[in-house]
Amino acid sequence: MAEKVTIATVARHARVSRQTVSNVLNAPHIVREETRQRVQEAIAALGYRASQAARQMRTGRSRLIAVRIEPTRDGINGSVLDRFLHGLTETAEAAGYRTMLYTASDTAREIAAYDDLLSAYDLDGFVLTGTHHGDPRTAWLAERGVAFVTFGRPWDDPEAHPWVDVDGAAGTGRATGHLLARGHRRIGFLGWPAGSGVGDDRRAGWREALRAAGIDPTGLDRETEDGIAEGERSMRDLLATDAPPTAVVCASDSLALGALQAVRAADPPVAVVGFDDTPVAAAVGLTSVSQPLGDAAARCVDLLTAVLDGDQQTPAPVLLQPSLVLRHTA
Amino acid sequence: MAEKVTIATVARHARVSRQTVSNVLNAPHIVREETRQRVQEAIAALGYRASQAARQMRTGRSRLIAVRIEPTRDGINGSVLDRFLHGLTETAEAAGYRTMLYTASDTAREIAAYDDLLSAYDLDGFVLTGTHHGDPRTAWLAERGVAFVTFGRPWDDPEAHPWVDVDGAAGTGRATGHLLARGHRRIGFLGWPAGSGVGDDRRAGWREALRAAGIDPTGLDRETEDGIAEGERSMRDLLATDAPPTAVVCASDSLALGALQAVRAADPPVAVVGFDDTPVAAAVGLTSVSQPLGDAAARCVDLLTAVLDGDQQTPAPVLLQPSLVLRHTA
DNA sequence: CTCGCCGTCTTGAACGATCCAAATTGGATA
DNA sequence: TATCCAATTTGGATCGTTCAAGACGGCGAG
Repeated sequence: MAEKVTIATVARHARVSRQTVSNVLNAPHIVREETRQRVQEAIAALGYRASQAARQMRTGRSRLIAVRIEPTRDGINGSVLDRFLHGLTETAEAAGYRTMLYTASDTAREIAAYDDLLSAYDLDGFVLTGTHHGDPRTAWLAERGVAFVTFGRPWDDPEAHPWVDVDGAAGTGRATGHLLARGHRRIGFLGWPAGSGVGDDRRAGWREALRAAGIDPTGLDRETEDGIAEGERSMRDLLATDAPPTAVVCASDSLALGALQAVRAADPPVAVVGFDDTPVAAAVGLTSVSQPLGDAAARCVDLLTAVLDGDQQTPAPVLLQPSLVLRHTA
Repeated sequence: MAEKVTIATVARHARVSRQTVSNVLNAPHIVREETRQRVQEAIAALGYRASQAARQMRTGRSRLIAVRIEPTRDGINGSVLDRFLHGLTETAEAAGYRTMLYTASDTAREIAAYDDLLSAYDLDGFVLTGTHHGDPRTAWLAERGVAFVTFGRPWDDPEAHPWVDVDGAAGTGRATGHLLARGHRRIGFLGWPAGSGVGDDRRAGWREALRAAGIDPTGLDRETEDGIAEGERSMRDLLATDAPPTAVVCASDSLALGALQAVRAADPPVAVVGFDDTPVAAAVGLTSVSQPLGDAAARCVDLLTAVLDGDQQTPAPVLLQPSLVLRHTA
């Protein structure tokens, strides 16, 4: 077992003081080039690595960011978080930060988790996913001056804090545009009940695209909770109207999957487009709107590190564009 | 902004020494009940939380465990890791540990990551997933006396280190048994090329179940890489033989999905069973072998904390039983 | 020539917890 | 009352790093 190598070991080996070694690591420009090299060689030779615990105790910073891992609800959207997490971890590592996970079954517990993580582990920042109207979490964090970024817009005040989001309206708009280009006129929409920022945004994209094409969207959409069974039911409902749609855009792949069940035997076939490009969509050949999750995660880290590494003003938010992945359902 | 509350603040408030506060937290039995309560009240009143950094510096332990987050390969198996991670984080929190993520694109980099995590963050332990024959990672960790558990058996020496696994052979055996009970006799198997512990295990379960029923499995299985297209190809190959199977068990949901494509129009229908019970399986109604991932994660944490909290001898490995989730493909 | 300044490097103290050895307490015993 | 022992409690040292302040030599300006 090798002896533990500390900054003092390196200092002795390079015949300088502890502080000089510290400076080489944290403020290289104030050290003479020759000395710097000597110290660097000693570091490499001894395989020295700064103890985060000691550094953290002195500076109060941990180089740790936290992100919540949610229980996968219906399972289909699980892989979204998965890809996001991977991107986040990878980009954070490149920026010298590590990623810590936590769970929380409701908002109150989540805030308690913040408190614990901050006071026990001195976390530097948080990445929140899935914000909603009047989210108490962002208020709590902002009040205490904790650095954080949300993946998802603050639906109340776009200037409230740094955020990264994917332009859902553009996504459904693009999907609708694609269907229009294929000659569809009566294009339906299956979405969630009004009130969720994300859901309203996606619905708006579809509505505006239809309006722009001179089509009245009235009566062509349905509101329902997320889920395959719910999607199927709403789609049947839509098909039973006087002027049933010949194509439908959905707010999620779950709904789209349900819609697919409902139109299975339809002739001529009804086109279906989902949202999120989950593995399920890929497996069943469902055309879907794909979010650039890797990019989104990377931008989250960028914003967070910008705040942490001293930028005073909150960095500009980032709105990414989704793309339409064409498969054989539309 | 509230003042930082340290162990000294609590000590002053409860009119005891710092060490007594420390004892209340770490060795309550040596403190008089009355004193203990007074200190506990002070802790609660002040909202004190021990600084992990300071504790870690003194004790060398961080109460942190690390797990690798993999890039989701074909996407379908992504959610497996997802559910596992959630269970891991939740159980670890209950045991007073936090979970840290890291990425690594190959084994050499992964070992470099261990080195970094250990020397910079003083990680207490690792959870490895997906072990294979002659895995250099376990050797590296064992050599340095680092605590770790694998989710997946050590295929070379079952006593090498603590592990948790799901009995894949029992899973495919159960699936085969179910098909036999439904009257199928020629039951095929789609699996991966020989050499992977997991794959060989799953194939063996099917083979033994057939043998036990007095059926010769020869010629009824195929070896292929994982993937939907690969599954479809292998299934067509199997159907083109003199005595095509009337049912097939697959080593993964990806292969099963491919098989489903291949037998779509078959009459009488060919039964298909997948493995892993992924969201895709649920979505398309594929009968599949389900792994108790939450349990597995919890047991991983149990074993790891047992090692960390002083148990000298390596705790007994855990082999969990999968279950068959019946849907309409079998 | 002296002063002050700059660039470079060094020394002592501090972060907040635990370990260790020593001191105090209270009660039982001589 | 003095003594001893066990149960509690205490104070100082320590982990490895960075901060703050100071030391040193050389150089240009006054």
